[in-house]
Amino acid sequence: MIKKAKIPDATIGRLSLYSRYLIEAYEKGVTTVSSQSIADATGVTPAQVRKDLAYFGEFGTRGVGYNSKELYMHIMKILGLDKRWPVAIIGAGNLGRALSQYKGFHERGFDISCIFDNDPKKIGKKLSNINIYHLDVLEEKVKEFKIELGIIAVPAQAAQEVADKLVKAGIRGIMNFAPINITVPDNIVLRRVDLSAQLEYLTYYLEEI
Amino acid sequence: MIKKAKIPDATIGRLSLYSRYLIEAYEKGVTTVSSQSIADATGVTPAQVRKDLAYFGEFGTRGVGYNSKELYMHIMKILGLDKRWPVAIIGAGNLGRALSQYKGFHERGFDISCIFDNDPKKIGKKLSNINIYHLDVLEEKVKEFKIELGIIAVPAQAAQEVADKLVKAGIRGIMNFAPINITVPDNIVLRRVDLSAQLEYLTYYLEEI
DNA sequence: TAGATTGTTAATCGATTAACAATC
DNA sequence: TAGATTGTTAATCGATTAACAATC
Repeated sequence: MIKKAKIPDATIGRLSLYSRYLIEAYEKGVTTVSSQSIADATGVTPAQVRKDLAYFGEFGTRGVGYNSKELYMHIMKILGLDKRWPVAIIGAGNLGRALSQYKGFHERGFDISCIFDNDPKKIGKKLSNINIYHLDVLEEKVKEFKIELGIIAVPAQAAQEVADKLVKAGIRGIMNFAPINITVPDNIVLRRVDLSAQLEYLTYYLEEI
Repeated sequence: MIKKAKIPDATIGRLSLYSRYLIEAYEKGVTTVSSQSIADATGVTPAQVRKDLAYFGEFGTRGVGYNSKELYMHIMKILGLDKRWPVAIIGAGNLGRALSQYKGFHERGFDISCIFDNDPKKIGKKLSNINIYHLDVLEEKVKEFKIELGIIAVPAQAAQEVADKLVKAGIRGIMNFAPINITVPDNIVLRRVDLSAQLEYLTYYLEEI
């Protein structure tokens, strides 16, 4: 996987969190925020906030704080969210359909351009204006819609094959929801999201209390 | 949040991963596995595998390896997955509906017992045999179904209120899909899953390459 | 026994936090 | 100026990895 040097993975996740607080603060009319207020809102330490930001530049004014709108814009730029991203979802099952309609993606700059499946019954149908295509036309549609991101929402046994096809079609980033480890070339960015594993953190901590 | 001493959070996530490989290996007839083979299958180092397991006991035989079935059972016990867990989903929107039908939960021991919403149009309906109830009867149903886990799939602005209700109803663990930090008492286990943030890791790494 | 692999210790690496000079 | 808050360094903390004795 491609990695920018020395910046902890967790920092990226926190930047995302900070940005959500910042836009909320700005919309409420709060123009200046401090590392302390960001920390309070997001559940981290003020030192952590300043350290996270320091990886990318100097965005504040000593003695004053940060301009909420400006810092928001800086973070969005850092996260690559200063543009919109067309996204393909592979798998028109329950999960794929839900993700295609999840508003949270759209709000942050992601547009689900199309959904792919290999079930003839589903091909040609639409999900809230998003077309479902056969996997055979993946490469063609990826080019047509300039898609760089793919979401794998197929069963585990099909995930690696789908990943290979995404890579072949020219996709650069993959979010994998299938409960299996897939492998991709070094120049492809991969992220696995295991919904059940998230619940398993809860059950782990709930046992033996 | 409740934490067992000294065990890294990441270890729990990896145990979940190991267990998936182990059951697959067992079902293929592979009775003995090594830390090396587990590592290869899950993308970690063999030392990491052994260290993760060592937090909980001695499960292998020196010179031989681990019995796949036995180690699987041990890990499932550690994760609290040696029993089934009734789960409530709050929010019958796109995400809530998809999660309620997501097979990955059922496979790992989670049963979605009921869905809650406050939209009168949705109350009384069913989603693949799961009833949708009004939030007003949350406490009653939590007791009836012995529910200990709740999944919040409502918009951000409603999330804290829903969390408070879940706690009041006696729920012990919460998975929050709303893009906001909610607060809960110390004895409640909370996990936030931000789907958009996962995509934002991809866009971060894809920028500036 | 020789070869293999675990369980564990010590070394290394990396992330977080505390502290404070810089400066508004 | 006095008070506040950043940006950054050094100290601390915690997780991962390497190495190896134990032992099958």
